[in-house]
Amino acid sequence: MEGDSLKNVYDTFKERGFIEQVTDETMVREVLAQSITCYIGFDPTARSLHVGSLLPIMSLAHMQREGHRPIVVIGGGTALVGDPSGKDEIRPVMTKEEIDSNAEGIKRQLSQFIDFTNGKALMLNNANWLVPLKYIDFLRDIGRHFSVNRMLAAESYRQRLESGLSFLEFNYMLLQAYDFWYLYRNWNCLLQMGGNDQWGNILAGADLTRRIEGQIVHGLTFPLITTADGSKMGKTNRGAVWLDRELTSPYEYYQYWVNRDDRDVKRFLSFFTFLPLHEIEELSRLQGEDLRRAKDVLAYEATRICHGREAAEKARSAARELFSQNAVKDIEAIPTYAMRNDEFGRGIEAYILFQEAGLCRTRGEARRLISQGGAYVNGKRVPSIETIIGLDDIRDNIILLRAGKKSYLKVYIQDSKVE
RNA sequence: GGAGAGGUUCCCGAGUGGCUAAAGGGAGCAGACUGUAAAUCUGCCGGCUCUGCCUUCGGAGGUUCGAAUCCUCCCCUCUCCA
Repeated sequence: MEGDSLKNVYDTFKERGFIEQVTDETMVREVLAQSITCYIGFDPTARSLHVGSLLPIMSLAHMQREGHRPIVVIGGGTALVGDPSGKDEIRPVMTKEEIDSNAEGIKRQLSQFIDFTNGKALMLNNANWLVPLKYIDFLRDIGRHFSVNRMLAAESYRQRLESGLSFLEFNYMLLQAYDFWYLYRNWNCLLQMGGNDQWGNILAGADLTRRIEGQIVHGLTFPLITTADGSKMGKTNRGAVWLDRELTSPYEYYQYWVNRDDRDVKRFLSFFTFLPLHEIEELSRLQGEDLRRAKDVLAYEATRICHGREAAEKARSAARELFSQNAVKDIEAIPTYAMRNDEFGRGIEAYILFQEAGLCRTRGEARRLISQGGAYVNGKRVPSIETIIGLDDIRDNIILLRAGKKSYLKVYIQDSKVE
C-alpha cells in the first residue's frame, strides 16, 4: 500500500477501467507521482447515495490508499441550483433544509469508504463558499472568464438546448468551476474527478483556474456504467440500491451484487472491490455455473466495503441458507417486518400480509403474485388469494414469506404485551 | 409581447364523442427453462372492501344521455418572430 514510486494511482485507475477521459495523460501521471489533493463533488439530492455513485467513491478510496488526500465536496450550494448535465428534465428545486439533512447522511456513509480522521481526507460543503457570493462581484470576477458561445457548444448542455434550459441551471457550470478554483486556492487541489457527465463542468473549472491563477489543474472522468443489458446501474424493482443500510439492507445489497449479469462480473470486480487484478482475472475465468463463485466474491467484497465484515458474513450465510435448502429458520440477516400478536389476531389474508410486510407494493400486486403462483409462506406455495395465514403458520414467532424466486422477508410476531 | 406546436397511465408513444383503464413498445413482476445468470417462451402490468366499485389522459369550469376526445378560461413546455 505504500506504493512509493513503483505504483502510480493513475495506473491502478487505468488497469481497472476507471478512466474515460483525462485532461492530459502524461501530466496527470506526473502530478500523481507526488502526494496531491483531489476532489469529487456529490449532490445531496437524496438522503443517501446509491450504487450509481460507487465508482467515484471507490476512486477516492484508491487515491487515499495510494497516499493522496481526497476532498469530498457535498454540493449543498450547487444543489440549490441543480445540475442540468446529462439530465433531460428540469430538476425540482430543493429546500435548504432538505439538502442539509441529506448532506448529513451522506457524510456518514462516505466514512465507510474513506478515512476522514486526522485530515487524511476532508469533507466540505460548498454552500459555505457559494451562498455568500455577491451577484455583481461574481459576474465581474468569474463570469467574465466564461464564453457563452463555448458553453452552448458543450456536450453537457446539448440535450437540454432541445428541451429547454433555464438560466438558473445554465449557471451551474460556473458554480462548479468556482468550486474547483476555490479548492485549488485554499487546499491546493490539483485534480477533479467525476462521472463522464461532469466532463464539461470539470474542464470549466480547470479553465477558470488557469485563467485566474495561471495554474494548470487537471480533470479525469469515469465511464458511465451501464449493465450488460444496457440499463443504468443500480435500479431494481424497489428503486435504487442505496448505500444506507436503513434503505437497502446489507442482505439486499449483497443480493443485488449476486444477481449481476455474468458479463458484468469481471468489470464489477475491478470497479467495486480492491482485489488484485490477478485474482480477478482468475475468478472471471470461471465458466457457467462456477461463475457464481465469482459473483459470491463480488457480493461479499462489495458488502464488506460498504457495510463491514460482520454484515457481509451475515448476508452471505443468509443467502446460502435460503438458496440451498428450504429450511425455515430465523435467519438473522433477511429483512424483517414486525407485527404484534393482537394485530395478527386469528389470521390475515395472505395478500394483505404480503402487502403490509412490504413484499408487494399494493394489494393488487399481491393478488397477482399469488394468482400467478409466486407467493410462498414458510416455503409452501400460497394456493389461492383466499388463503388465510393463521396461528398455525407461525414457527417460533416467525413466518417466512417469499415472493418469486428470490425475495425473502420474515414476519416476526411479537407478543402484544411486550412493548 | 405576437404566431404556431404541444402537455395521455413508470418512460416513449397511439387515440380526436360511446366498443377506452385507454393501441404498440420499453421498463417492471410472475411462471416455464436454468446457475439466485443471460437469452427465449407464456401470463400479468391504475386502485379497492374485485363477477362489482372508485380514480386517471396539465388545471378549473361548461356542452352532452355519454368526453382523454367538443367549448371557455387558466397554467406549463417547445419552435419561430419581437
